[in-house]
Amino acid sequence: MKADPMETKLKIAEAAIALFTSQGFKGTTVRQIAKKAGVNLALISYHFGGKKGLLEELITSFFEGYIRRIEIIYHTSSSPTVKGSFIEVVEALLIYQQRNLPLARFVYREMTLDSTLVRELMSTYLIKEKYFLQTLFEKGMKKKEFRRQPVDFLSIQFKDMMMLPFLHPLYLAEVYQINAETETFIQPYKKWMMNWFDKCVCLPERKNPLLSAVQKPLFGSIQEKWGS
Amino acid sequence: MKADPMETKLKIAEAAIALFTSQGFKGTTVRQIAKKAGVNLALISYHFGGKKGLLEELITSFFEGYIRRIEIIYHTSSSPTVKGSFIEVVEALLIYQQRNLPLARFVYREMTLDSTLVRELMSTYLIKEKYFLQTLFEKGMKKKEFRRQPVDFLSIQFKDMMMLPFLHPLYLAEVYQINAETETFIQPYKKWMMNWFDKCVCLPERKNPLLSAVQKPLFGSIQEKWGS
DNA sequence: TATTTGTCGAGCGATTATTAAAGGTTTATG
DNA sequence: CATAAACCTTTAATAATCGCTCGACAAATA
Repeated sequence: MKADPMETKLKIAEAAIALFTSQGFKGTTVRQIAKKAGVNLALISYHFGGKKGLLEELITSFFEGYIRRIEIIYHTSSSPTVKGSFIEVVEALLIYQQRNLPLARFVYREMTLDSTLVRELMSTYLIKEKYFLQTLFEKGMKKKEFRRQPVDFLSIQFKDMMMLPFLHPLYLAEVYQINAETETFIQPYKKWMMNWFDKCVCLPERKNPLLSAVQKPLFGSIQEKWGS
Repeated sequence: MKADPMETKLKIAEAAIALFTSQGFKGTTVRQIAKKAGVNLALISYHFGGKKGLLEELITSFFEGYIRRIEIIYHTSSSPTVKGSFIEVVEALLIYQQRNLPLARFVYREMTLDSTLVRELMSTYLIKEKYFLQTLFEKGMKKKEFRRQPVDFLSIQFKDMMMLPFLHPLYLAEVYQINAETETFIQPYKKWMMNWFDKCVCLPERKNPLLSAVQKPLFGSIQEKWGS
């Protein structure tokens, strides 16, 4: 009897993700993967070129999808404001990570190790991510949408907040009874993130004429420049 | 020849921390530890009761020191404001984690796994940490020092920001050329954290009479209530 | 001297990832 | 429909490595 090859490969990948996530890569044996996937042991080496190849394929596919989602928004966002683009990024990445929660968790954990693989992944994907985020932040600052401030810590914290619930789901569950897997999680967390965004990234809004009056001298001098 | 037993134990611990940090617990062998420490293999079992015992002793000692530092400030802080207590906590924990950077890094990574040990550590130490943080936040809200808001995400984010540079030092170094080990790191990062604290935790200050005037109607109506 | 404590080398038993060889199944081609 | 090629699966075996323990020996302690 012969099963669908893609199905076999998928079953192996799914079993591996589940085991890597809870036990770590080194803490998982190919026998466990084969047993959980219900396939023969040797198929792992056959399909993925060994345990290491399986790991690399999983991580790479995760980052490919991750970066692509940022890239698409970066190039095709129709939002008039930079903040709007950020909202799109937050939404897309939260959904992507939640849909691949176990994968995300073990990828992020593996990225805290020292290895040539990790360094390669950083220079391939995370450098790109940094570029997209920082460029967006700088664009918002130039448009006077965001407060002027160094972008390093800003994008680091942004990325960290995006990563938090998916790297520490067990902590959230055990200590705070917050389940990052449920669909009801995304909305409040997104709200929380955008609250941070408004307060720490954006310039304070000046709806109230009294408030804007306070800062008017500054803008006045700039507008004079434009007028000349 | 017989060396000082404590020195041997320390050498093993130091070697283990370094190796666990870069390769992970499961990715490190007792032979590597013994070789790096320059001691015999059997001494690891002799002093720590095996590889697992070594792990548990390292993690426990880290959390003991971690919690103690919060606890001391919580019970003896002489600061008149709650924000002042938070500043003390931030300072103490940043220094503690930096001084034990490799240990912190591998402890935090290990805490993302599923194991009975991890669950025990969470219910022993992280529940306590949650209690201290949330109580402080609530105290600040009652004193009208902090803005009223749910404390869950607040303390989660606070803890996460405290943890960030020590869980991802390689990421900071490779992608941002930020070295979390240097002494010059703590100050700007602390500043960054307190900036977040002011904007997202504290109530907005009302030094400017024009600014406070804007919000007066709201407070006026409340004061009327009090007056009646 | 007798006992405890620290150190060491050797090696045990179990488990690891991987592969080679061979048989089975599907698919493409004539 | 037959045949060949490509693909999938299994069994069995391999070499390497794992954590750990044993007994001998040395040094400190009593």
